Amino acid sequence: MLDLAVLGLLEEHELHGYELRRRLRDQLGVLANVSFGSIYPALSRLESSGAVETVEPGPGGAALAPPTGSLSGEWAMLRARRHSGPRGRRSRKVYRITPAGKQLFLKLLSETATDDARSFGLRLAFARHLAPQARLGLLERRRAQLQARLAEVRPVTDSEPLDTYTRSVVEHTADSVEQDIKWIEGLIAAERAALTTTSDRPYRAGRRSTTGPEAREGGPR
Amino acid sequence: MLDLAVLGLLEEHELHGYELRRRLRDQLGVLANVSFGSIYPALSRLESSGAVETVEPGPGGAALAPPTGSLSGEWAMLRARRHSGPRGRRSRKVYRITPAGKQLFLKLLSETATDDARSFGLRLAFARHLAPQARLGLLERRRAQLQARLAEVRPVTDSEPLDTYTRSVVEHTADSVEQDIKWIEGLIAAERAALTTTSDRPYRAGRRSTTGPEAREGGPR
DNA sequence: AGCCGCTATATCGTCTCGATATACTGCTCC
DNA sequence: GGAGCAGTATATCGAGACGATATAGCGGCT
Repeated sequence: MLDLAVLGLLEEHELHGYELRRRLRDQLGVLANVSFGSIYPALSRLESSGAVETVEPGPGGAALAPPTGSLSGEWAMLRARRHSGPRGRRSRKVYRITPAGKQLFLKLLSETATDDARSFGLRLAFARHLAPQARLGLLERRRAQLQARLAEVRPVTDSEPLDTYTRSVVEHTADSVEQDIKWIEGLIAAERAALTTTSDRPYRAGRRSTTGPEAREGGPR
Repeated sequence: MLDLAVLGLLEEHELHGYELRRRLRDQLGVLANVSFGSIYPALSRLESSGAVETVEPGPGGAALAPPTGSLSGEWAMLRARRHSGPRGRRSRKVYRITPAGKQLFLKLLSETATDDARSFGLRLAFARHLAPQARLGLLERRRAQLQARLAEVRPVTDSEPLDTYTRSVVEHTADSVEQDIKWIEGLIAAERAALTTTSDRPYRAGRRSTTGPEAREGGPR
């Protein structure tokens, strides 16, 4: 699951582990709290499978993360000094996605089951890489899952005699699932609208957006 | 985390793995989806550490899960046949909590950090085993965590330019967190009310609720 | 007669997590 | 002015959770 997340972020910029984690935390609300104990192994894994490669900070200095250049000494190549942006740091390994990685990314994105909230949220966050009907499929599968979940929990809520606290937890869980369903339904509606009105537009959209299918109902945030 | 869940359920009834899983799924809305690949190892772990023991289906037949008795043959002792309730099944191992287990349960319940939604939900579901002020502490810690989380996510939401889908995910996550905070705050209010009005009553309380503040007072479980 | 589906337990490999160690830099505070 | 703390950065390890899979008995359906 982390593989997908890492590849998705690397799809846009080349990044190093620490920054990757930061973005995972606040750019992708779901799966905050990914630990370094997950990220670094994931990166090694992806590197040894050829989906990702480290960026050599050679002359010309790469775009985002690497140092501004002008290094000397035999191991200085691995050091980042006097960095333009943020403050002092240790040597970094900047990763870049490879063509094989891009392929793997698309495969992971479409293929795997839409299990839990985390992996669904992740997939949705990268949904712009999906064809419109695949996107719709993703949303509808998720809705079905949530409805099934609700059907499973609801009966319990108002039949079995539960302890107050337990009951409160179950009820709140059910409410959250209902919220989620409404959200998904809004997205589905927007998606369908976009599908019918502009049936031939290329789906990359790209660019920032605000675009979307008139961004799911109401105003900002 | 599963240890706590298992002990908590075993605190009420003796149960076997399969049933344990069922209850985990629909009695504790959070952490549905616990797999058998987690439960059985957890039970073995707990058994070998003496927190739990298997119930021998001796004469007199135990209460809930074990067979009704009348077995023969040398290994028939491990078989459940002609069970009164549900239909045919395979041999079961029914587990019971030990005094050491009860102690461990209380330790796990109060001690560990209130990290994620899962483990918080779990702790709250068993909150009746906690003293009122410990309960309040649990709720307040959780609230603080959620608020911190929100403060972390919110700024991102309305500053950085994100892709539509990504943005939607982040916003929905933030909304969910807000919901959660409201829920917790309701619980805190109710808890405080119970604490001030009936400062000496035993803290078992119980009773259904229709949730929310007020709620929680009335009669037996 | 064969097969499906449900109850039930068990194991295996892979992934994730949390704790911990290491390294370097810049800032604050005494 | 230098000691120590806080922040940036990578890495490893053990423990636990998950998903897939195997096994097994039983009942019912066709």
